[in-house]
Amino acid sequence: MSDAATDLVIHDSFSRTKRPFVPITPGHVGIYVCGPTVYSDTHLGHAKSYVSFDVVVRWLRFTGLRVRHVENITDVGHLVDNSDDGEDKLIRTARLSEVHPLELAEKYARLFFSDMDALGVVRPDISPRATGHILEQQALIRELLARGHAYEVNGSVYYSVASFPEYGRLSGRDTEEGEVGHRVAVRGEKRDPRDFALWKRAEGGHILRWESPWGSGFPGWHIECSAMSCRYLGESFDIHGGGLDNQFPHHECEIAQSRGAGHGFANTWMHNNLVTVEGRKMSKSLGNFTSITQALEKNEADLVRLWVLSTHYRSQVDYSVQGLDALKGALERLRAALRSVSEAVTAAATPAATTDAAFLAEVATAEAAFTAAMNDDFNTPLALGALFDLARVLNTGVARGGLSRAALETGRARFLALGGEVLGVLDAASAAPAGGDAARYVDLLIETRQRLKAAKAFDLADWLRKEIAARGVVLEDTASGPRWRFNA
RNA sequence: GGCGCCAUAGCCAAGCGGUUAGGCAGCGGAUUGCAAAUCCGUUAAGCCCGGUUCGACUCCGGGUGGCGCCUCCA
Repeated sequence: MSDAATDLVIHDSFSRTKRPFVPITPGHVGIYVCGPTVYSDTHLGHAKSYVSFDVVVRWLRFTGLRVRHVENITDVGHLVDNSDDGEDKLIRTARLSEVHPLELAEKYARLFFSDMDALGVVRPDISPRATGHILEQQALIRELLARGHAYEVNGSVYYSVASFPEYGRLSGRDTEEGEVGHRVAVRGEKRDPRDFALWKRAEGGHILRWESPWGSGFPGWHIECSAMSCRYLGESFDIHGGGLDNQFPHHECEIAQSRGAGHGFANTWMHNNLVTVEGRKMSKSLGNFTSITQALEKNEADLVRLWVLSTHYRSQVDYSVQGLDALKGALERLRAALRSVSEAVTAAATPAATTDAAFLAEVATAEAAFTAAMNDDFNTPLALGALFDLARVLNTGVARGGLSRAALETGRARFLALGGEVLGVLDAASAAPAGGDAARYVDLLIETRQRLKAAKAFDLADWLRKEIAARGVVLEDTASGPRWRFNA
């Protein structure tokens, strides 16, 4: 093992095995994640994919690696269907609403970023747009023509799949003897039905078009990712990620293009599984399509993240009311522990205590379990188990008392590092006391109840607690006095 | 039709050839004026049929069931 070796093991979709992760350049990671085609609302599938890869990137950075995360914005639409009639999704949608295709792309790109921000997804370092990289795409196409992997017909350029024997290996399919013309309409221009477009001739009304050596046209579905990953990460880079639904044909074509051009391309392929809603595939036709905006109206962002991370990224995750409800309790448990330890830090005695060592050892054990889980192909469900173990360690330590401020602060910091910095489901603000205009009135009600208790007027005190609870205020009496918060 | 994934307790979800996953829910106890939160204990599992093994939830084979991809989709 070279000195570039890490403790991390990643499941590589291409070899279908878990392999030790060894960065090409020690200490650095280049990762390319397939971004969205910006032509409609962001949905739960995006949430699953981009929260998953967000945690991948966060973990890589947490372990000390320097990461460059590139994620494209596809603003040249993919073809609407396989009949190659040349109309792409962006143009079709734009024509229907009578706006320029790039107006539409801009609108949905902004929505994508705002939704991802709301989910706490750290923005990619570079978000290259397909329309901004036409020259790079043309250059790659020229290279493929020169190497005999592509051919031009009537102003369009197609990739010759027969020239690349590895085609189909990523997705595990044998394309040698596909049923010609059954599911895939054969267009006269293609020499082989498996061939796919690198460059398309623009027909009369096509708005998005660029001049090229082959005439006026626009790039094919897949070439942008090959061109842009190369530009920003180099001919060979560490990780390529994306949704399982992109494995074929998109990623298969990317491999054919990049390797056909002589590039090493991605060392490791990661594919996240898909989202179901109430047990069924999420799709517009089934009517269970859920946008991120809709999901965030009903659930806090932390809860949506927890939902994604409670299942392994390579497993399907089901979005259901029942499932989300169960996670609310789990999230509250984590927050309660954070609040509890945060208050204890403030109240704790400063000098080192004899019980510190045992406490810190338990903290370290939980963190080690967390680390082992994440290093095993980003096993977030298992890591969450360790995080809950850590919550228990903190709760127990606080309840027993006698710990030094430094020890408690360490426990709190490790908890926030794992649950916050790495998983993004916890933050210091969620442990902060409730504020806002209503807070001082609530404080008054709490103080009133304290006085009723002091006067042994327990029936009135209980009544008051019930009343404010009905108005969304959760009240807890602790050893150090009452604590309250608004119920989310 | 081709390819792939999964079947774990009431629900969600991991690891592991023999040793407590974890969360939600339930039950008992501690604590509390009563609660809440917390802690301790506890209930509860491995779709079916074979095989390998001293021993299988964990490996192999065969069933059955569910899901997904194969068409734009994360």
